[in-house]
Amino acid sequence: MTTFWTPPLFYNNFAHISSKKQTMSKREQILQTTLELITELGFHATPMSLIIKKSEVAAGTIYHYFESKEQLIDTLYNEIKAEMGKAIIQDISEYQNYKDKFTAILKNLFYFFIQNPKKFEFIENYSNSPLVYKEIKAINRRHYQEAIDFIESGISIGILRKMPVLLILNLIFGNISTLVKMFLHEEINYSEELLEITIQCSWDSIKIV
Amino acid sequence: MTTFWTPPLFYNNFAHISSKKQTMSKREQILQTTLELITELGFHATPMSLIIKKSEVAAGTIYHYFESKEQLIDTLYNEIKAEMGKAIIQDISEYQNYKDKFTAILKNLFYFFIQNPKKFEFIENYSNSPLVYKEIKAINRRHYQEAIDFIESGISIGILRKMPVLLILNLIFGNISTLVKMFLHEEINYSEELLEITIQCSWDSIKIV
Amino acid sequence: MTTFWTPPLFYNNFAHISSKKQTMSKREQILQTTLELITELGFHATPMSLIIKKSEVAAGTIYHYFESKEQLIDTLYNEIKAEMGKAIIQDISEYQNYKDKFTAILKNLFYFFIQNPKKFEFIENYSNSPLVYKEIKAINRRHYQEAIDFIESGISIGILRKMPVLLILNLIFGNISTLVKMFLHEEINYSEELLEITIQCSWDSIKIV
Amino acid sequence: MTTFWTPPLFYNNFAHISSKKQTMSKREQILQTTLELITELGFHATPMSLIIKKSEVAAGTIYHYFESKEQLIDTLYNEIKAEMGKAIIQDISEYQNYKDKFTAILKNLFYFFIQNPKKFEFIENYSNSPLVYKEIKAINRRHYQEAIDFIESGISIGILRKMPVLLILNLIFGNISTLVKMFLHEEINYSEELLEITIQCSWDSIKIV
DNA sequence: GATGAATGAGACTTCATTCAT
DNA sequence: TATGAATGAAGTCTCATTCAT
Repeated sequence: MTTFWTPPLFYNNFAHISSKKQTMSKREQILQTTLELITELGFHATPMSLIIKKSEVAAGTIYHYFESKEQLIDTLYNEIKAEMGKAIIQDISEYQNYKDKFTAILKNLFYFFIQNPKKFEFIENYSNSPLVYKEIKAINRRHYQEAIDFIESGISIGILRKMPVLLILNLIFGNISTLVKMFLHEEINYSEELLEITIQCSWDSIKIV
Repeated sequence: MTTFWTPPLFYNNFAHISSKKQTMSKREQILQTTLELITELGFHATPMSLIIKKSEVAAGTIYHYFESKEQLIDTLYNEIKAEMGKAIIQDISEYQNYKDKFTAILKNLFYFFIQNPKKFEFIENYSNSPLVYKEIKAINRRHYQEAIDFIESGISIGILRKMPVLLILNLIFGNISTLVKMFLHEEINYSEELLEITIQCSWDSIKIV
Repeated sequence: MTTFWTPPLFYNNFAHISSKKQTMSKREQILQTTLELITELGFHATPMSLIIKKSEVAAGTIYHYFESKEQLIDTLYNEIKAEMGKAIIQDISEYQNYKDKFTAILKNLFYFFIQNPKKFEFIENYSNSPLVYKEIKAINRRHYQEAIDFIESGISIGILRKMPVLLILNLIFGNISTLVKMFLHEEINYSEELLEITIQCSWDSIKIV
Repeated sequence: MTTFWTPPLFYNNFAHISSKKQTMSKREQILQTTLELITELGFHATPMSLIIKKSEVAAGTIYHYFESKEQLIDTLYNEIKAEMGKAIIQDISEYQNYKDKFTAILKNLFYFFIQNPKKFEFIENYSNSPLVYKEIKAINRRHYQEAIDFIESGISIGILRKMPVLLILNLIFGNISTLVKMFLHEEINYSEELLEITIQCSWDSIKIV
């Protein structure tokens, strides 16, 4: 198994304050609480009144920062997606070899999810939901431009199979999601080895022999 | 491209009657309408009042057949999962060769989704949702026993990589889901060739060289 | 303490069948179940659907015997009041002495309540309720004509205080109700002696010295 | 007839404002309206929608102050019972003679009921109802501690019959209730003389000769 | 007589949002 | 910025009753 890679410590814009809500800005308190409640209870079982109570803010305060409940969810979705986009490409310039870079990206993605399970669940549940508007999804695609370029170059230099770039990206990111979901739902026991295997599966599925 | 396979015409317990709601039982009308509305609008934007109006039944009638809105969703989920389980293994006994069988299963899955896009979306959105209880998911696993056995045999006879069976199943089913999603959301143009390619990717990702 | 009196075994038009609902007529089943549910849960927490289920009859059957839920309650009230009227004067012709007769009537009333606690509670709760119409109450007064006459004669022969007959009747019947209520709600421990005392109190309150 | 006693003007926490709802707090408006409607129509015929309309508040406002319809009723019951407890012992310290004190208490009770007929009816109908929980009734007993002590002292100094204190209290309070009920339901014509007689009956029923 | 699926008005309650302070 | 009492449309669900069988 390769050892060239060490999991980066992703910054977590909420984690450092989750213990001391007092030091959070009201806006951050609201976003953090919303993420927690929505992933635990689902959208329709998370009334604003509950967000208000758990955030320890007044009803009016939420509407000072966010236009509506929907816009609050959209904002949360956007911020997480942006954060995820940054996480994916972290430190990949360190690797010259194409497959090493490929591996690094998938590991970045994996560890971002594992270290932010609530963000993972939120994205899983809302990416395909009618709650998140198409335009918002389109905007978010720009966060993945570097990953798209990376796959495209792999195809043009003859390392990867000739097939739609976005399909490749979705397949391999989907594989990581599948693995993370099984870990988090405890359908298989966590092990770094399974991550290595899954990355190898992903590589084998798109590389040219 | 292989030609040994032709897409089966999956029975669709709702489709043949969607034009003539009069011949449906009240219970079927309600389930069918719920599926349509929930995939279009999402759970929380689909009030019972709307289901009632579109089903052309009285409010009380829904509660004659289903205990609550949640239980209605659960029932829908269960019925679709059972149907999907049957669809997956349809006619696979016709194939002797392991890879042909593998291909047939994935095609069965693909065409079930393509021919029942609303069921696909419903499952995508609710499989990970807090709305569908864990126990219900566990019960549904039995519908996939044959597929599980098939993968297990592939590992034991040395055709497939040694790794957790459920992980393999989720990876390759996930790949088909990814493809279907992109087709349905028109992120790539529909073509049978892309199905063949995706199945090849899936095979390459788990086969032993 | 006087021993001239023994508690009569009041007939109970429901009791003899409560063990074998099969031998009850549907009408009786419904009345019996209604009494049980209404005293236990109250009117507004006893839906027809529950009466239907516990009576083991069909929804339509209730409406074959009773015009509406209100009319069902009224019927129950009337039947119990009539039964109570009969119970009160049972065997009182055996006694010649005025006070003995007085005692017998109050004991009849007491034992009817003690032996039919649900009927007691039902009457307690519905006698003053807007649910039971005034006209119905007026009609029921005829069941107590004999008791009224008895009090009236007591006044005219100079044994009882000169005051409105109905007031006397309500005071002494109220005293028995008070005692029964405390027994049934376990606010004091049951004893025949307390009955004797309460009857003595009642007598002392209206007799002329 | 004794003339040492004049009916006190009981404060009425609602009466002085019933003409000017504007000056009531929303909470008081709701309680006042609920009392009026519930005594007139009964619990099950008094929907929240009617309370809302007559209180001139929004639906949500009721649920800002009260958890549920049941809790609203309980609150009303508690407040009236507390008020009644205070009313009963009003000015009784002015009387030294035991029987005068006894008379004063019963008159206090009588006039509280006569001046607050809706509160009387409400208590009559809900005291034994399954709607009012036992615990709540137990809590309310403390409002009558002074009356209980008074009866107890009467027994220990040999003025009153030796029998359970609570039984005595319930008997004599029950007598007053009986009288009030007959006045309010116009079953006998109102007269102060009948009050005097009834109090005399009550006294004769428990005094030692 | 008896059944029970079906009805639909209306019950209680919630919830996103506002606005005077 | 921040508050929280107040709003009222809309939500889920109940329930007395009907009627074809």
